[in-house]
Amino acid sequence: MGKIRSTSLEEKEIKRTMIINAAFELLDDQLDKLPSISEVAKKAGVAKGTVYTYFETKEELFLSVLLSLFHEWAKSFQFDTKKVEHFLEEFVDSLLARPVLLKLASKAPVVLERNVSEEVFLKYRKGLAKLLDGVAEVMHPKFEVPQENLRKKMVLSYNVLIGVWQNYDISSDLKNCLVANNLEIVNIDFKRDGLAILKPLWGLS
Amino acid sequence: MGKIRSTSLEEKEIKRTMIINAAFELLDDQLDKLPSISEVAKKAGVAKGTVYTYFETKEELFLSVLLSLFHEWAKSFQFDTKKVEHFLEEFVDSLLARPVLLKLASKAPVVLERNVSEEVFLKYRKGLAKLLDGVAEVMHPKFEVPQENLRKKMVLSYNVLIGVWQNYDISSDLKNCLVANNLEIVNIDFKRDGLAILKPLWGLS
Amino acid sequence: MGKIRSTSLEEKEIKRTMIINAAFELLDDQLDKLPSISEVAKKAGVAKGTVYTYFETKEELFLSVLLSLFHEWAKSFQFDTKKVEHFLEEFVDSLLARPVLLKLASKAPVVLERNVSEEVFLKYRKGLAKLLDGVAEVMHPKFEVPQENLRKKMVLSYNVLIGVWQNYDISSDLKNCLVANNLEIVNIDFKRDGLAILKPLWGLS
Amino acid sequence: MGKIRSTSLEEKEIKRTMIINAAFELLDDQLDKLPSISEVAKKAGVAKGTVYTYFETKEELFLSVLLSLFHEWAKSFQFDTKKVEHFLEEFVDSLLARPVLLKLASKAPVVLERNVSEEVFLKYRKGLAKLLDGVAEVMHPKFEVPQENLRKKMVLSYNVLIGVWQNYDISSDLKNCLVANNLEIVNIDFKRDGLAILKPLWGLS
DNA sequence: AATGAATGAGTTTTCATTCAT
DNA sequence: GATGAATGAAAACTCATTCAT
Repeated sequence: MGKIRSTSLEEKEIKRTMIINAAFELLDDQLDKLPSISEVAKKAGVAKGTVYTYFETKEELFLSVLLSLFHEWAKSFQFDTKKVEHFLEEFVDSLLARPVLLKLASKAPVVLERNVSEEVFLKYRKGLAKLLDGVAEVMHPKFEVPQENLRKKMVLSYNVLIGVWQNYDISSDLKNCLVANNLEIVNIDFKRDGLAILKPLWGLS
Repeated sequence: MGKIRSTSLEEKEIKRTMIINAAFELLDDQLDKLPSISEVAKKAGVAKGTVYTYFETKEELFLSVLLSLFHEWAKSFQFDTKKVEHFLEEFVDSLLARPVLLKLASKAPVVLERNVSEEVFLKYRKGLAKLLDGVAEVMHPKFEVPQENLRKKMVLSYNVLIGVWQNYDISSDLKNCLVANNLEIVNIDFKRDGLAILKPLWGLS
Repeated sequence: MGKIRSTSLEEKEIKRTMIINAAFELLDDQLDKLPSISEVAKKAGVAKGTVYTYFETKEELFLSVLLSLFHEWAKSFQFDTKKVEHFLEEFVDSLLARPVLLKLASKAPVVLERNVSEEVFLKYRKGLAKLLDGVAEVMHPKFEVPQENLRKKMVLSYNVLIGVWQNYDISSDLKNCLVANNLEIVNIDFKRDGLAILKPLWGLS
Repeated sequence: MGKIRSTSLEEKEIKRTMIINAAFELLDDQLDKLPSISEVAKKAGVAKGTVYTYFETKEELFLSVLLSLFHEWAKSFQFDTKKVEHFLEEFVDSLLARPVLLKLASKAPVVLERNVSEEVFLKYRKGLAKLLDGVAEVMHPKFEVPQENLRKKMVLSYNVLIGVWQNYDISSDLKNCLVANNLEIVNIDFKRDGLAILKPLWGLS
């Protein structure tokens, strides 16, 4: 119960990160529902009110979690291929490995961006744009494609994968149920179907 | 106050439809939130409990609304073109004209399919599959493409548009905010960007 | 935990009254703070949600308590004097004997009437008006004063006593403190000071 | 960021006044709710903790605001009439022109005096007594009335006006609602009704 | 003296669902 | 079949106050 005060900017940043991490872990445990602020505070070892000194609203907290996942994702990117095909695979795989990111990202426009100041909204969207731009910047010389072109494709691809994820992310019970009932056609596979859409978009057969 | 009993199957079907219509109208009025069962019952002129004799859960009700919208959508389709391009435009336009459908459809896997029996889940997915299949069946001779091929493309296209919709459906205030901040790149336009993805998928340049 | 359903209008009225009584008792125990809905529900032996099927908001509940106190007050009135002086004494004494009424009445315009529908607001004010009017109607022949005149005096007198109560209703510790510090002048006595204002208003020396 | 220490007594008094003024302005903007200490601190340009070095509790702060309003009110008084009637009008008008004073004064016994030390309570009541006494002292030779008599009348009049204010201070919407529903009788007018009570109290017809 | 991070109790209201009538 | 009274979990957010720095 001892209060630890974060006086310096640095310390505050650390505590902020602690809260974000706590939220992430909770999300990772139970993907289908945003944890309550109470749970997050408990996990982070702070009082409920403290969460609100670092984040305006619940939504801002989770948008911040998402932003931090975006940063981590960006850093993880390998930029060592000249083949678009490999690049797309990495794109898909790296997202598939980050279900929390996909989950939050698909909630972002519908849920998270609602109860948030314009400032926070912009911060998030700028982060997203910068991330996609960053990739475009590195890859365009390799692919010998105009950068602007690539930026747009990055954005579209991102949107595609969010959409595909929606329908992919159902319980394995329900997946089996689809197969058992001859409904393979509406049983989405994230990688297979994601690539099936992205490849033609990127000019691959 | 007066209780009207629906004894015949026909009468029951009518009452069921009344409830679905009431739910649709409420949704149309206020897109950003599922109406409560209370509101639906009131609008339909029945008691809350009655809704539960026709629908297992709230989720089943809205999945049924969605299914009914799918049926209406399917019927509205004009199948009088041989050009894929026209077809895709119709696809996109017809969805854009049905925001309630898009809204519910994007909620379906994440929210609606959760609290529902396997039976209801299957009924919904079968309806969706049948609808997409139906289109595929009519179009494949016109496009001179194997039907199986077309079915798959329909499913993928549907997923794409759901994804694009997610990011398109934000308040006009926020859209303006994006433009004002030079973030046009992450400002999605449903038709433009939807077609930009669908066209290559369907083999158009 | 057993649920008892109040189906008939009569039964509902009884349950409504039970909740009002529970709220009154809580108020009587602790005058300085409105009890929470949780407490009221517990005391009344119903679930929290049940309170909200009988009252729109917390404010409506307490306005209803007040209205019920007004009714009881009105009924308690003895109208057997022809002397204004006696009448005023009864007026003052009967209020002094009803601290919960005074407390709620002084909260009414400032707190209770805020979060309430116009309908509920009117119901309360009509009840108050009717009560004061009722007294005026009975007394005007006795006092040989025009009724309209009397009605107005009733309203003014009521306002006076609410004001006097405000300053009278402090803890006895604080009262002693005033006396000990030679501040008798701002130490209000409800009956003495109330009558000192009312008497001239009603034409007594 | 920069901390400015108020070492001398004078400097402290200035800072204290700054906080009181900030609280007043906030109150003037939004009469229906006491501003939070956070808001006051922000407006005064000091830290939250600083407010607590000048005032024991929130209640003391607002009691101090009230006291300062009383002082200003007393100073504003014109003592240039020998007619009680004029004096009463000035009394009523000067209060009507000070809604923040009336608001706080009516909150004083019920809310503000609660969470406050005896010392602060006394300071406030003494201030109030002195103010009313001051007026009595100046006026009694003019009115040719014993001073003690006048003091008492001042106190009673003050209480009356606080009571009248309670019921007068409702939104104009609700006022209109009363008129529209033939409830003019319970629609209080501060000046008219205040004077109707004060005049007989002061021996005017 | 001044700061502002941390606390955590406290409360209204909503609403899906049940089930006695 | 229809009703609607009853349930009670659930949760975000506020804010006066403290106290380490």
